[in-house]
Amino acid sequence: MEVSIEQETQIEVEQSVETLPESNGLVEEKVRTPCEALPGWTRVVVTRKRGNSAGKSDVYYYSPTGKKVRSKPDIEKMLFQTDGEVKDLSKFDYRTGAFVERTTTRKRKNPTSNTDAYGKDLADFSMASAPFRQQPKKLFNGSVTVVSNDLNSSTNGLDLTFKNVPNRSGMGLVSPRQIYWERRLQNMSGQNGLVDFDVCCDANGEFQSLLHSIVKTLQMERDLANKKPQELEGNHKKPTKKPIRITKADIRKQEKQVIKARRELAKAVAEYEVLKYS
Amino acid sequence: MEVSIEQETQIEVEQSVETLPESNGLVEEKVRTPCEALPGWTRVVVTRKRGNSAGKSDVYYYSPTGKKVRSKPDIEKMLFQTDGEVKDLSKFDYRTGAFVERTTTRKRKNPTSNTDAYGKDLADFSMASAPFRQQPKKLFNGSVTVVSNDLNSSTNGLDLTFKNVPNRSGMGLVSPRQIYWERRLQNMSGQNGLVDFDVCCDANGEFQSLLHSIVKTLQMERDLANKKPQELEGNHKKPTKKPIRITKADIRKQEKQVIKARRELAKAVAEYEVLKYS
DNA sequence: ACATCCGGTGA
DNA sequence: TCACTGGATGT
Repeated sequence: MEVSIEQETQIEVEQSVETLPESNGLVEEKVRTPCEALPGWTRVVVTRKRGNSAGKSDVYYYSPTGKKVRSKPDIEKMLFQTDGEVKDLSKFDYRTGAFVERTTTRKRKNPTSNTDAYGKDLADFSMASAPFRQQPKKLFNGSVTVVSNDLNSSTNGLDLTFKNVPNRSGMGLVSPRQIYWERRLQNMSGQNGLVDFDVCCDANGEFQSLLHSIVKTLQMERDLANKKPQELEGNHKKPTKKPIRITKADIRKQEKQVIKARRELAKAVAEYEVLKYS
Repeated sequence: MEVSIEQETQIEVEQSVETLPESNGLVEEKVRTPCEALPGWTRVVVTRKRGNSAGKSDVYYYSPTGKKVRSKPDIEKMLFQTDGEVKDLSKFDYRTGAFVERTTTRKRKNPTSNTDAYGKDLADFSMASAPFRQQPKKLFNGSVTVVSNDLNSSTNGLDLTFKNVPNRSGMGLVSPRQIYWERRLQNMSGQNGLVDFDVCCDANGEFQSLLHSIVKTLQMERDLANKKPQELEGNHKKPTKKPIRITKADIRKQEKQVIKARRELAKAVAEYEVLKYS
């Protein structure tokens, strides 16, 4: 097989391909054979021809990069190490293709003014209030039905068209992307966003509280479930989980807090009114 | 660079190297670049051209064997795994170049005098009463309470304890498997239905029940939704699910609230502006 | 909000 | 099969 390679970016496997000495009777040997068990690796068997150990055979391996290896420990090193360091992909940055610098995760000295308080909230996963994040489709497989007599109203499903978003190459092209908030904010009405719960405060306060509790609980449990075992440090046995108990008292307590908050808000608004006309 | 290769065993990396169109400004992309950090690996950056995510860029890697890889976890797998098994060179026979056979720990036909009863226990994972093997999270996230006095009713087909599981060489060995349910079921009446709801009995019983029912149901539905089709053996169609019904009226109600809220916000903002400059 | 990962899809 | 995108999920 004759192959010409023009790419400089070609990894240099060929450099280590030895041109074999003329064949002897044992042509079978000395041939690089792919090693089934180690994808990318090849191996060659060589028989010693002279000396005390004549007749004995040695096996050499060639790594995917073409490096010759003479022993199992060497293979091991090649497999698990890069530059003497044991391979630890946790420090490998996929996007840049390099291992991360020794970023001494230094904390900022001034954890002061957060101009990005909003982003920070997001970083907190904003799980506080009802299901904000869009739910996975699967959850709604055929289980959401919109009962409608009004056949005129068009948008039953998600309107995924449109969007003028400048792309990353800086060109002001029309290129929609995965945009969550934009979508949320553009059509708040009658669509996904509102399929959630109506967290308004009215006479049904109690029921609302209940709903919210449920939602919250499910969210938390889901997150827990997604955590891997190792991450659940110290909990080798499952923590005892009791069924949720919410007493009337609890609810009342919550309500009181809400009421209080409302009152304060009202006060603030009132003061604002005063200010406005003064 | 021109190189001739004579070995057939040469791995074909070159075949997948694309010849590039003449360079534009963005030569960086679509070029297979050797990844410094991972000897033998190359990487390429591709920018999405259409769709919602246009402008976003993806990075793909190519393993030393030329296999395309799309994520860090994938790289990890390639680096450390062979055939789904984590690489364990202790079982790699250097001379033959293969992994040692799966020494089929076949049981003696006459499990008579057990000098190794202890070992057998271990093989059965008999951690007797002690903390069971960690349970799959999702199933037990919630509170599962069994309400039953009937210990007689037999295990309903879920006894997986000893199964004829053919191993890879095709021989049907009897090997202990999943002793989980057995254990569960021994202490249960085995009714699936009982894995359901925990009916709390107290003054608030009704309320508790309601609450818990809702939560549990939601959990189950969620879990069901997460299962892949194949896992739903026998249940090719999902169990009857009552669709959530949302009427136009509901939507309109929601809309009104949003609109109202928006109007008020706009008003407030406007007034604020005025105030600010007055 | 944005990064990452991986399933789905169509050629 | 494979390039490419959608969109679920992590952070």
